[in-house]
Amino acid sequence: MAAVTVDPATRHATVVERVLDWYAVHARDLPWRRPEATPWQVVVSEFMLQQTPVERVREPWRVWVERWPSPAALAAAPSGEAVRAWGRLGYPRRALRLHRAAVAITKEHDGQVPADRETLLRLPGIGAYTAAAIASFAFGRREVVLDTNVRRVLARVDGGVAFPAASQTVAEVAAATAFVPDEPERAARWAVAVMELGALVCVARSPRCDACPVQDLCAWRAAGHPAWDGPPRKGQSYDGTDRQCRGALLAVLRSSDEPVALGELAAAWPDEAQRTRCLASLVADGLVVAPTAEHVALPG
DNA sequence: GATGCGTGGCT
DNA sequence: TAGCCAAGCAT
Repeated sequence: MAAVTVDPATRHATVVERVLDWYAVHARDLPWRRPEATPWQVVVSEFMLQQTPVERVREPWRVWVERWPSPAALAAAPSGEAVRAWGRLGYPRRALRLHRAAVAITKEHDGQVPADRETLLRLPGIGAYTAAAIASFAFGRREVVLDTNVRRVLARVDGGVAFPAASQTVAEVAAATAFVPDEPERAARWAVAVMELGALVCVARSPRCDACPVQDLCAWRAAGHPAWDGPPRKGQSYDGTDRQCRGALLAVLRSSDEPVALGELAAAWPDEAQRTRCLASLVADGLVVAPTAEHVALPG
């Protein structure tokens, strides 16, 4: 097999070349990827895409960036409006963090989204992945953009296993870095392209290996697609959890333009002990305020 | 490092 | 059907 006898650098370059060619043909047309997309629009997309599928983000993103076209515009709005506009995207603390990031960008960065990964990392709601993604997608920087899609693709193509480890290791980052082209513009295209491959072809459940541009270079395929033999991935339960309760309570507040009487919340979640606990946690998070002893609302 | 945090589509 | 999974972050 020629593929296994070539040197690693050539192999990496071949994988990159193939994935870039595939992306040029198969990339989805996502508005935040268009050339005219602003850094702020990229920031909004990245917050919304944290743990939320692309197709559910499209419409809320469109409405959001039209309403708040700059960090300053969002910073000037009440945080509760950000939470309301978040709608049913899930994990509403992200809306609050995005609002806080907008305030920080407005106050500390002259209203301009920072281009530097280290600076981005200091903003609320921006971790290692999002900082690298914004620097790469919005500013064309050379970054190691390692999200769940890329981790899975590299686990298979490079590592020969079905899934990446639960937690990211130094070795994994080093392995990913070896694929990143030197030239920033090409590196940025690689980042978005390999992520797209993971989202459309090298998916978690039923990968479409026959449509994969690097199927002949894939270590997992060469090994016969061995099943995942690592520790079972922890499934997230939901029914009856505080997360479901918080979601139900917040849904009531989003739908009301006025403070809601505590009694009204009982209809949304009958279990009083859990309701009280979750309401307190929502207040602690800053997602809810209590204007009177008997009423709650989204923050003004 | 493990856990908590929403929501909905897919198999 | 009942999990599994989705461009993670903060604590």
